[in-house]
Amino acid sequence: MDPFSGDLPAPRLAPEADAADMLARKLGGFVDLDAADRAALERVCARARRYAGQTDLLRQGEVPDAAIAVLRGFVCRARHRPNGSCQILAYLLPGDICHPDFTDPRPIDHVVTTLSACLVARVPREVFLTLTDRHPNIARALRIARSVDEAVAREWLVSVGRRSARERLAHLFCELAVRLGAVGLADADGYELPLTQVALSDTMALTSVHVNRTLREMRREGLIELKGRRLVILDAERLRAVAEFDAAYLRQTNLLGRRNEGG
Amino acid sequence: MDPFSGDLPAPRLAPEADAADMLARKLGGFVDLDAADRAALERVCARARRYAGQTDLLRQGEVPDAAIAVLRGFVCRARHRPNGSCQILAYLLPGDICHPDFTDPRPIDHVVTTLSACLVARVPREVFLTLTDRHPNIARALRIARSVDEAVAREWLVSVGRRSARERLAHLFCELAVRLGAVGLADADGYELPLTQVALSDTMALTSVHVNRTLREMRREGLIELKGRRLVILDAERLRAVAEFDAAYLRQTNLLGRRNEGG
DNA sequence: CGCTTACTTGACATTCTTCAACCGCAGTGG
DNA sequence: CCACTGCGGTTGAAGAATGTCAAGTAAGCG
Repeated sequence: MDPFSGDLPAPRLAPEADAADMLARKLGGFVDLDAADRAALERVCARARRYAGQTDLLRQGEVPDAAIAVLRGFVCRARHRPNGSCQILAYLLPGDICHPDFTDPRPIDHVVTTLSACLVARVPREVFLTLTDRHPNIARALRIARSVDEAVAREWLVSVGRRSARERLAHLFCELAVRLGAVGLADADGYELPLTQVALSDTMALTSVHVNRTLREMRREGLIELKGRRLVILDAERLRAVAEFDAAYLRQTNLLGRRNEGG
Repeated sequence: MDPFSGDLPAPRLAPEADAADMLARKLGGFVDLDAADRAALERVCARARRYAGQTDLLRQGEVPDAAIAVLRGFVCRARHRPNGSCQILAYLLPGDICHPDFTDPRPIDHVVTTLSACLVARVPREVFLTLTDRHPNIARALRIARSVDEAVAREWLVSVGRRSARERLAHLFCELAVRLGAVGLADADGYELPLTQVALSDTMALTSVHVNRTLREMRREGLIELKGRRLVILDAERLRAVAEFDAAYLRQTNLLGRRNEGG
């Protein structure tokens, strides 16, 4: 039994499952969506396009004129420093929507980049505003999602600031287990993690060399295994203990809604 | 000329100035506020209460039922780890308002604590919702303020993750110069900084010993001086260069509104 | 099959932490 | 008035975690 999913079994879905309902899966974890909400979200997904890894979706200094909905693959917000070092600021996973406050005219201070091959829907400002205007459930879910994103960012700051390399990676792997599990992209064993060690190091503020050594150590301890592009969690309980991980900050509040999704 | 204030001279106001218009000063930097907006904000301030340093305003696990407006002193969001270490997640400065999304029922994952003696107004949920409902300018300003808070958090993640101790402190001092300047609490020389070295270390993820040594070094270089509870910026240009500081992410977009405030 | 990218490992360097001691000052109570 | 106490700051010596540099291996891909 996957110890990250709380009381409910995660819906077992192949990663290749149709990406069109990713948004509904994610937002449905926060609020009850009706048929019209779901249909509207699927219409948004019809705009989806494929992008290769390492593709900029938003560049620094741009004033964004569209929301970005991720349907497949890993996207990130990142900051590049003049000296070449890079800090990843957030992951946008399938189901996540990057929606700037369109009333704020300031250009963004970071880039939004694909970390792997992705399926992404750009939702023009007007379409997005219409969507949230006509679908208060969706608007409310997006507000909650934003709070969760902020909580994740706080957790990353704690990790980068105060946790050891081992703890950081363990915490990140726990976080991803829950977030991916919430949209059906994780199973009891682990999940697809299409990230290079360099990306992991830019995320948790380490060097790729040190990430490599730390992963080796964690593998040796029987905590995890990361090969190919799949993370296998060998001892979830211990991993969670190492990370001091408490999923409360990520918890889907609308468990009922998720249960109904299967039927 | 204070190089942090951009084109406009910062309003020179004594720190003892009446705290009642702090909210208007801060929010007026984002949008134009009319007389009714300002009056409503001052009414909120009438609730203000004094708190000693190291006082918890919100405890971890609570579901907040009030917004928190800071009128004087430094407040922070912080996370305490089981092992005793602590990471400060954000500063709430005079004019800042901590307003949870009241539709989100999850308990908060961190504490909100005063770092110094403070003047703080708690604004009950209903009062707050009425305020934003009746004053769309204020609601819009709060949305922008939240985006700025997120940008600050991103910047802290970059600092903690990728900048050296010197760079971190330099960047923090630059950030505070701009944020405090925006509400009239900084002058060309520097500003009141009522923080211990321990608080600085918990902010920038260092030890207080290392903060001490780094400050000594920065003093020796003629960058800054921190004594009593006042930070003196000796060489703003160089400080900014050390920090790679670009104030764009903090910029008050409503410069016109700020200029009018003086008259 | 050769190229490129990611991963792996070793030796060494550096930044920052830990531990411990001491100073100075402000408040406090006898 | 003065000893006592506690907190914040300061400094030194030693150590641990992580970074840097460099080289080599494995694996995917045209």
